[in-house]
Amino acid sequence: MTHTCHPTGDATETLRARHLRMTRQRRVILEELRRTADHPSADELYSRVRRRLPRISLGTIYRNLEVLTELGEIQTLELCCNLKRFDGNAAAHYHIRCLGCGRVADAPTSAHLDLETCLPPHTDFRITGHKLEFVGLCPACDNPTPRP
Amino acid sequence: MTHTCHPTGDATETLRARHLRMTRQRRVILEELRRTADHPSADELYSRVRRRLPRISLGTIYRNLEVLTELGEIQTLELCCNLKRFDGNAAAHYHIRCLGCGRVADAPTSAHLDLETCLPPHTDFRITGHKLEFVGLCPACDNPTPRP
DNA sequence: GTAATTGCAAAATATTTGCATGGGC
DNA sequence: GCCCATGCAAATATTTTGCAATTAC
Repeated sequence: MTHTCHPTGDATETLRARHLRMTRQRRVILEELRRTADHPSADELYSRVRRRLPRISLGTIYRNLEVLTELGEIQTLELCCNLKRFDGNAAAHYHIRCLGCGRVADAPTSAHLDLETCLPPHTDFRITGHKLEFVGLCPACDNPTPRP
Repeated sequence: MTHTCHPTGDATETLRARHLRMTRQRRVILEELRRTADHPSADELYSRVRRRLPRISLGTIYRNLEVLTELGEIQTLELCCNLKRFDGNAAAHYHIRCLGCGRVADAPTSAHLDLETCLPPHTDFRITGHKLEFVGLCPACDNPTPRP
């Protein structure tokens, strides 16, 4: 799965349709998120955005991440522990988390499986989807360089 | 998958092997967690345990949930949002979360699939496992009773 | 001009930790 | 008696929110 970097202009249209506005803050947040594939937390993104907009507040980061997720421009990863992470690529794909350093990377499969059908669980819920995250070790944590 | 309610005596042996002790607080926490299948949060469990041990502190709840998870007596569910939930059944099985009310239920499958093999993702990580959670609607949220 | 958005600060939520005291073995 | 565990309170971490000022359209 290629990480298609949508220009933020696409988002402008989506926003306009909902009577929302493309502010400078919103544009920079989206640009910084789409520039990287490392799934930053809100605080990490805040640091990066602040290099370009030093007066931006963390509240603005959170508010925009929520709006952009609702609009389907980005996705919010909640499969983890206490810290949400964000992905500038809103297309469905899986992720893998390193047990050593906590890093999150894309782990796309050839197909997004219909697990709720092919792995029918025993439940009285009506199943509408699933969340899947792989766990493992990233190359650096798997082969640590010995300290001299 | 039947929720086998291990007596807490089993845990006592596990604790002893690590030079840890079966305190009254630890026993009640474990009993309350194994008595239910509703995967309470730390705070919900705190409420229940407090009925029997009114002077217990929330810190004790958290410390014991961590110890019991490390010992493999319970499991901590972190696939969700901001709130960890705990399961008195430490055996591998999947869960389902209701999109309406947030309730978490067991959703065991006939087999715990080897997803990391049968759904090989494109990644340079060494995959060791996966976390899978189903999402859907519980019977109550799927067929809401209309208000009079 | 109007309404969405921001910055700031305070609040809310969830969890962890320091430390003197208590209790299991 | 030793040392693990607890209660209490304060600290930490993450996210949300109220509100007056600002800005996109």
